[in-house]
Amino acid sequence: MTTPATSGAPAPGTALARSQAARRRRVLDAALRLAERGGFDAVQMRDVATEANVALGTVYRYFTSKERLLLEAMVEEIEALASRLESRPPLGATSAERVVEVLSRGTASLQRHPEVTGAMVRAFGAGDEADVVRRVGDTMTGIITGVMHDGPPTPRDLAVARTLQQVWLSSLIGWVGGVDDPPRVVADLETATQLLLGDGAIGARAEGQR
Amino acid sequence: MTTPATSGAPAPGTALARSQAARRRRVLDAALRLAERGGFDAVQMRDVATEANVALGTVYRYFTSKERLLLEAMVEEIEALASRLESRPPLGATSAERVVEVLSRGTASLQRHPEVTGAMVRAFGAGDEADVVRRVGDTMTGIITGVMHDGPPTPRDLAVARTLQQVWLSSLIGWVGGVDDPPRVVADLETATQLLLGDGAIGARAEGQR
DNA sequence: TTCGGAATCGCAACATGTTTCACTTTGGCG
DNA sequence: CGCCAAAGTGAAACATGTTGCGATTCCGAA
Repeated sequence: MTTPATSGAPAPGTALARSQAARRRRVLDAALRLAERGGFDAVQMRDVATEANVALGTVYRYFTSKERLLLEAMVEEIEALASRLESRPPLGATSAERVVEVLSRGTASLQRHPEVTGAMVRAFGAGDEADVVRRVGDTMTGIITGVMHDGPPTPRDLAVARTLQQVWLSSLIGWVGGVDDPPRVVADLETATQLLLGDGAIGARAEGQR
Repeated sequence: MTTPATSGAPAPGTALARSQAARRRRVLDAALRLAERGGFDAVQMRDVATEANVALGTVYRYFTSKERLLLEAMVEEIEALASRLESRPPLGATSAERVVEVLSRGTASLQRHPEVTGAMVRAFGAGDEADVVRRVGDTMTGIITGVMHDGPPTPRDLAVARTLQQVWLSSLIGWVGGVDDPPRVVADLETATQLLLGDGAIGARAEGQR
């Protein structure tokens, strides 16, 4: 057994480790390349293996399922986004503006490769893989709290961020499912942000009392 | 072709129509029965066909894919919930209380058959089927606005309801994906509701995150 | 350099969603 | 009543994710 990609790391500097890392990368890249044109269905495990110059069994040694493979790719994508945001932070004046900018940039970045994103989001549906899914959510939540204001986030910040992250996920799903178009996604994100930490703006304070 | 379940309805009172409706129902019931114990994977199209006393091809005549079959079942579920809510409306004093009650009741009702819900939510991931997915979302949004207050919903109400519906969907996905447990789902829904139409008292909802 | 075990490889076999096709039944209609 | 197109049937064929396994290669320790 010994899932090489996760647990039994064989000494971090050895040739083995390096060759394994390279293999893993090749597989991931192959999957991305295939997803890029053709989406979920085009990512066929046999093709991934071939394209990565690896045996089918090896693909499954690194990624226990097709869904997992795509989800791990998505994690990379999101983490790349996170680091990009770190080096070039949003400059909105208000908390709401910055959050919207972050969400938009993230969404736009994903929308640039619709098929890839579609494939990944589709993988969300499958049960299992809880840990990877959690990582995506947590990373996104972290990104959001990170731009709300400086200093550590308050409990309320966390709650807001989590809610926004949930809206974000739903929007993404709606988008790749063909239910909503990109403008709608952005609009939804703006609306939710306004509602949740609206610095004024948004319509009347019409509390639906009664 | 002529998808019998959708378009070419053959005169609404005829024997044909009745026999078709019955067949469709048998298939739907079979799917539910199988999902009930075993979830998504247990709903195997061959078994559905057998269990419904119908040929495999016939199943596909009524439902173009496994996902669609499950999604249509989910629509029924949600609509049943809607009508139940109509006959026995929530009695919370504030808008927020009523919304939380509705969301909780809905979630609880779905959680009573985890495998079924899991199967359905899993079907969400698949692209296509946009129309069915939309119907689920719209119905849920309608349910929410319905209990906010009397009179027609304001634009703001609609925005809030839509956002809540998105949070609800994300929560459901998190739940069936094993990322969040039921209490967490309820907590998230309460938090979001409070944040969105909090009748004050948002206070330190110190959610134990991570 | 040599050796043992882990990692890969190739490839066949499975499982299950989906499609196809020739044949039979059925219900509405002239 | 008798005909016909549509609906349904049964069974086989495909497509693709996943698994199993013997043969081979590679790495690192002795």
